[in-house]
Amino acid sequence: MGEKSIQKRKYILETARKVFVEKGFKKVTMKDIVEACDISRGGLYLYFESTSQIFQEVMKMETQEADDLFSDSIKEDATASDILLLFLREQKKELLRKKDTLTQAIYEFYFENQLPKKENRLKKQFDSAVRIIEGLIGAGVESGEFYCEDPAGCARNIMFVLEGLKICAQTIGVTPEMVDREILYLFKNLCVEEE
Amino acid sequence: MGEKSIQKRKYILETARKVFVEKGFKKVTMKDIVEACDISRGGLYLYFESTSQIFQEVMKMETQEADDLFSDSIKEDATASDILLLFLREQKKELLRKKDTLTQAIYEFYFENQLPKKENRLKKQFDSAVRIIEGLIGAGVESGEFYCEDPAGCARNIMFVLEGLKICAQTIGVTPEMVDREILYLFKNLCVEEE
DNA sequence: ATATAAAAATACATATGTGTCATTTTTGCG
DNA sequence: CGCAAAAATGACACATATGTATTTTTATAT
Repeated sequence: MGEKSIQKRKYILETARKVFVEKGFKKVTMKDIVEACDISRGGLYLYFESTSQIFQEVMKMETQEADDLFSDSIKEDATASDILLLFLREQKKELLRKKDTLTQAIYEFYFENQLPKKENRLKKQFDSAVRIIEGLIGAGVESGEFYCEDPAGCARNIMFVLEGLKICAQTIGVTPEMVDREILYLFKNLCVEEE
Repeated sequence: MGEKSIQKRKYILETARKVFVEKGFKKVTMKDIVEACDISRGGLYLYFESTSQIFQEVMKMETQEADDLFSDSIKEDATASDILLLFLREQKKELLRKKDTLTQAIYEFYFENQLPKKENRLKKQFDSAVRIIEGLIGAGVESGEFYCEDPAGCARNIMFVLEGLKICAQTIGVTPEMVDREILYLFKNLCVEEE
């Protein structure tokens, strides 16, 4: 496959992403993608064989970009609470950006495909985030910024709250205020009480 | 519409429920329901006009049964922490009962239909649960069982965690141990510290 | 028993989707 | 330029879904 084909592949994936953002996963057909890309039926089948395959490649693309989630903030000599707050704020931004996310499509995809743990990208990301947050809380406790008896439990709790907010954002809707209060609540619970 | 028709209507809804449990929402067709009910195409259209309509009626049926969620436990003269624990245990049971729930279908339905607040059953249920939990926590604080400065925030937090667990159960999978720990964590945070 | 209306089944017209394949177009290179 | 390989096209055969119009069955009152 030549350089040009690689370009076209990428173009298709980027265009398909928009379609998935728009329509979720289950409703998207090869036809939809063909039309969005303005190519021919046969042309698409030359590159991909199903919406499922395309979606998985789109997710792969997406993940590669998102993998350095914390890396920027961790590099600097910021405090644990700085980093955690930054992370929570990032999550908030993501949460409120209802349009232009694959969230819905990703959920739908995983509803349909109960992948084994090893292939479950979502699970890997969740677990990795929990571990990072746990480390962060641990560091914060060390430095006296946080008080927490169970960093692992707390980290999981934070992630479940974020997941809860995410699904609520997609179904019942959440306001920026709701997200703010929730994030503040999470953070406040960690901080050493001033009283 | 005669008594017989009412019976048949009910039969269709109950059978359709099974189909939705099995396949979620988006994938279900009128044909699927026709076949599950072992009736004819035209026959089904005599009673319902779309899968969307059928699903909404199934949800209505479901909600009517679930509406007295707390009522049983509240009647008795149990303590706040008793009631809260009972509720959390109920939720746990529900969470682990992966098969035979409409959870997935409900999410899918709401992905597709961004209903206005007033018609959003899910939102109503969420808000109502938050209010009940808030009251419960308030009562627990009064009676000295709980310590909590922000019952409303805490109640919302509990609900977001439960939603997070629910979506995780459908996508990345949760073990009974995970749910247990999470529930314990929620509860422990509320209880007056013994130290 | 039979006429009648209600209920149910079937067949049909239409629409949309899939995957393939013979054909055409484009591209790169001697 | 000219031609072989690569890329792309669009029509085809097939499958599945929808909603309706017509026919058949069933139940009931006389």
